[in-house]
Amino acid sequence: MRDLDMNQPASGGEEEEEFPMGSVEEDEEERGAVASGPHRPKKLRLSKEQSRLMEESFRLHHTLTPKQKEALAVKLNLRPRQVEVWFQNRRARTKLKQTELECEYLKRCFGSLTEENRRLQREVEELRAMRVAPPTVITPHTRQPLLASALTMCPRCERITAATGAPALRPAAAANPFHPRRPSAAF
DNA sequence: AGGGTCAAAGTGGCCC
DNA sequence: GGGCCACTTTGACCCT
Repeated sequence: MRDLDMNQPASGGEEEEEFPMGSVEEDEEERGAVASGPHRPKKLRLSKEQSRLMEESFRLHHTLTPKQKEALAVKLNLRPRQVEVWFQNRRARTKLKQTELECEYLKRCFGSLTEENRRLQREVEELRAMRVAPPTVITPHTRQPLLASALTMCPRCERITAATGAPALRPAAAANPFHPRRPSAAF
């Protein structure tokens, strides 16, 4: 039933028939029951073969010249207007699909950017926290945390000492065997 | 039966 | 003025 060719143009050969989708007799019978308006013909459905050929043509070119339109209409036994409408709607469907794809892509972009933004915000928070708490060191003598800013270095022996004068830390450079050693208790 | 979906076709505006 | 596009209407069909 679906593939019945109900798309024959009305007899008479005139391009713009008032009821292009069926004979006048059919319209007389069905008009009142189906159509919303008194002069609205039943809507056609292209056959599978017609749709296939239209698609084939659409793959080759998305728009038709008047000659191509005419030729396709003849080939499919449709009116040129129907071919034109089909191509218009087909272009609209293509565009809609493309827009939907772009929409999905942008949604994914938004998602990953939101995630990266969250990650960077966390990083900023961590860096801020590190700056707020001043760096401290544990002195070997008192075993208490001491502000790093309170440390000074002895210009002579290059030992790091607390501002109080007591030696606090030995820098890595102090491990240098060439660094002058304190006289040992044995000497 | 009726609600949803799809596609054919109508309409009006814009552009060349 | 014809062709195209965006938007809308409407009929056919499908599913529950």
